[in-house]
Amino acid sequence: MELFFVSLSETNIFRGLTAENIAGLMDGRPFRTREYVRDEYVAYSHDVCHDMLFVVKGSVRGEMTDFSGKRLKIEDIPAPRPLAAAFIFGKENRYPVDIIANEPSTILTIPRDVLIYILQHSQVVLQNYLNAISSRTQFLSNKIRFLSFKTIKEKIANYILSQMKSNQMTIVLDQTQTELADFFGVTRPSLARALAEMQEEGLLRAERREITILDKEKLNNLLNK
Amino acid sequence: MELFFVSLSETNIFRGLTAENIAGLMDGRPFRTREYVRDEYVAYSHDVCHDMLFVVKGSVRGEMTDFSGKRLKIEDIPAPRPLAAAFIFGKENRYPVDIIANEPSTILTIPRDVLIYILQHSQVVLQNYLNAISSRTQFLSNKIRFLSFKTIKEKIANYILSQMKSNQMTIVLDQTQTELADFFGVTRPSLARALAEMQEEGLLRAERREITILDKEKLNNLLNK
DNA sequence: TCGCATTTGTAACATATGATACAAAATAGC
DNA sequence: GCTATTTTGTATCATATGTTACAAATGCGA
Repeated sequence: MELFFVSLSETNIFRGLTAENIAGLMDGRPFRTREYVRDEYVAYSHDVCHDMLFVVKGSVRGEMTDFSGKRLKIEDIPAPRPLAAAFIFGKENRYPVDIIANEPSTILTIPRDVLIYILQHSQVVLQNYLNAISSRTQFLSNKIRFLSFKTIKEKIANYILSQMKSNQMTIVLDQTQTELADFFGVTRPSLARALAEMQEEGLLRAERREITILDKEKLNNLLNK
Repeated sequence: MELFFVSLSETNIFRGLTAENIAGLMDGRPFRTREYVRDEYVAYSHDVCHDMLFVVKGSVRGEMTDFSGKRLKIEDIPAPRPLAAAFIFGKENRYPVDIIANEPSTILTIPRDVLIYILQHSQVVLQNYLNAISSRTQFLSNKIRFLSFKTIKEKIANYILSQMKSNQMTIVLDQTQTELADFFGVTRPSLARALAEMQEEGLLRAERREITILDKEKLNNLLNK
């Protein structure tokens, strides 16, 4: 059995299939593997994305050129992982970044037609694929919802109200204030100050990791502008 | 031909198929339609989403209950449109909002299994479906990228650098400062002040709708922290 | 062309947050 | 139980942005 089928079977897209299953599915369909040397370009930003790519050996990175020509690394992608799940369909099916090999690496390329064939002939792969992009959508939606709270007090109100279990008025943080501040994307003293002010205003009582909700109504009003 | 197949053929998911095609695809598969009266609940927030829903007649709204019990309308969804494309797969396959009929409406419900069957037997629907969720992912990614610029100057730098056509150093805004400020989510005087300061710093020249880039390098540095 | 409405520039002040610093309190390791 | 480290509370100052107000510049319709 080719080693890259084993590698594929370890990706989230082909999970649940054996290397033999995958070989059977792809049998007679066009796909190719290619070795890249260190720093070789696998794909170029803005190119139309016709194929699904898998890193089956080595690792690659996403890199972009900013407006002034400077290079910025975006992400490292080690084998075994799919590369273009989100770019191959949709209105703007172009690579958003350059893809460059970090080390000698093997990329397996599956044309879009073949991917569609596979999705139509393996329920497991279809479900995996749909789950992968749907999870990503849900992740991004949550992130945007979270980013929509502008002030630290709004973030705090949203956080403690969503942590609250069944009208239990006291919650205990499972992370330090430093970690929470980091999660909120604010500085630690600013978080502590916001908590102190909210206590001053009678919304809650905060002592170290224990927060008691005193005025749920007012807390909530912070969230609806 | 049932009217709801005609309605389905007008949705982005079934676009490209005729009502007859769709009827053929669904023939013998379980699905159901149901009428809802005004203000009747179609689905409840947090319920697990097992089915794909289509509004084939009337209109529904997404509504959520905030932490204090207040009701908030999120979105109106008129026929003909799919409802749950993004919630039916993925880790958290639950409705994020309540779905409530605005008026007497008809909802067509396709169980997930049947949806998968359809995706595997119609290449058109599969591609439509993948395009729909991929476009949404791309849209959300762009939105997050935009939100990641924190200061007004960063937003301005990003905006004018991306508007710049082929090293043309002058760009002319196609909207008023008020509209641009609104697009950035900031106030108009703050935008004007930021522009004035950037001019002071020698980055650009701004007079009314005409902006001339004077120091592309420094503008760009604003974007890479 | 005149007069009014819109757009733009700018100023003064208020607020939210970041940066930095330091001490008190809690915790962990020995 | 003692000490060193981490965590928390707080203060001061700087900066970015919002809020409000008003005047100058522009554009538009009669």
